[in-house]
Amino acid sequence: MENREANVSLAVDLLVFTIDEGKLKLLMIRRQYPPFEGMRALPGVFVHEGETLDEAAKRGIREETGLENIYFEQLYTWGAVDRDPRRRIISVSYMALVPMEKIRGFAAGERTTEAMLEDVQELIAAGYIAFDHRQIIEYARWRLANKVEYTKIAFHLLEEEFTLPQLQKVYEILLGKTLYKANFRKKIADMVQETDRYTSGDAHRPSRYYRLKDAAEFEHDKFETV
Amino acid sequence: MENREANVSLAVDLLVFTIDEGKLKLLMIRRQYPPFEGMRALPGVFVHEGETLDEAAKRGIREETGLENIYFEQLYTWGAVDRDPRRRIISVSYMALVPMEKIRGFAAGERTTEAMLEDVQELIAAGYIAFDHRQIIEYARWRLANKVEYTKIAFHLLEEEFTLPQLQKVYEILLGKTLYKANFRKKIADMVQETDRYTSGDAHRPSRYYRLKDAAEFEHDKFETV
DNA sequence: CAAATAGTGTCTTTGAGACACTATCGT
DNA sequence: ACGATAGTGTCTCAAAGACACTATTTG
Repeated sequence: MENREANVSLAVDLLVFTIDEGKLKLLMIRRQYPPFEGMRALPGVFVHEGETLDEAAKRGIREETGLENIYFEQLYTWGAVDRDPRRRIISVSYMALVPMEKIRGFAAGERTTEAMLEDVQELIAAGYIAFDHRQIIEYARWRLANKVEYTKIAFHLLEEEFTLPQLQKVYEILLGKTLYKANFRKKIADMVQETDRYTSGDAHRPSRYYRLKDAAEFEHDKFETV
Repeated sequence: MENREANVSLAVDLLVFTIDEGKLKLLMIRRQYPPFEGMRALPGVFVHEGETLDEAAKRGIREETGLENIYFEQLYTWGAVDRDPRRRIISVSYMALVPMEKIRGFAAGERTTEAMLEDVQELIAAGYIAFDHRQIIEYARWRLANKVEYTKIAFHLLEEEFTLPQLQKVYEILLGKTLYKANFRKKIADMVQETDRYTSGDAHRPSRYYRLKDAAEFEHDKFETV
């Protein structure tokens, strides 16, 4: 441990979560060049001059998905000395949640370097993930499961209007267990507000659409949760 | 927002909490030079070459208090562009908790640049605190109150053996409200293990000493709490 | 009317909260 | 015996959990 101030580069790594095909998925890229060429990695950007960390995260999300105004929060900062074999890079990780409907259309196009949605369970079980990204993913996954229980974070994975069965499914996926319908509804009853719209066309009873009650306090989750 | 990678310095800021005189206190220094000369600030150190963030935090705590092996965890990373008027400094904040008994003896001595314990309530109410440190303190204070409810973090503010009235006092200070004795004991019953030692010398019934049950899982709080 | 999913009522169990009581020290 | 703090028993009420039931659509 030399007595010199470290010379570091500063990046943000992005964990863009969504729910697709009944599974929790994460936006990943495939690396085109060494190190870790060909392996999957989290998308990320370097922090620019005159740009805050939050701004860098926002820009990164826009560059990878084309999306603006989606929910994100800072997660943790990773500073192992050799986490990048080239030079010292400090990574501030950000977690973003977005409903799948919004993400459709990002597909291949644009500038995204082969961005793709990957099953989080598979990613965590998998071997080769670039850098320390697998550990970051594990941490984010754990934190997400945790926050579901005492915040309204799950709602960010749904569109503005949603049915209670949809909402329950999101909770079940994040928590990794099935829930009793009646009990679940009692628990979230005072977070939601019913609309007068219903699903239609399915061969069974229609489901009422709800929306999050007071979306105001919701928007800014600074100090909201942990 | 220019399109150049930011040139940043990397520091860790330390929030060393303890309980003294029935109040939650924070270790602060008084700045000797501009900017913010004469104002109170959080102690902090620059991250050295070859040193991880956790290592830098540990070193900073040792330099400021002479203490080793105390509990600490990363809190949040602050990256406003002009948070330091001199140049761009990214601050990774760390929160440490230490029982007052251990901190006695740090006093004036050593290298600490006039370190002192300040009432957290007063700090938050006060005006002039250097940099964005007041915001950092507020955040840490909020997070601490939060974590008390669903983790065993409060125990780090006590020595290994403690009485239940002492423990209750810690909870009350962190939560900012009084608790019912009987209910409190029921709640923490399965976290503690009784010893056969008692307080003595006081003009009232002695109080039994307890210790935290399975201190093993406790030591490493990575992934413990959000 | 059958299959399928949406939605409700209610019993049981658990834990939080409030309060009253007993216990043991020093003086 | 008294003042002071430690420690326990128990009632009430609210929430979590489990389960059974009713409701409404399409084909």
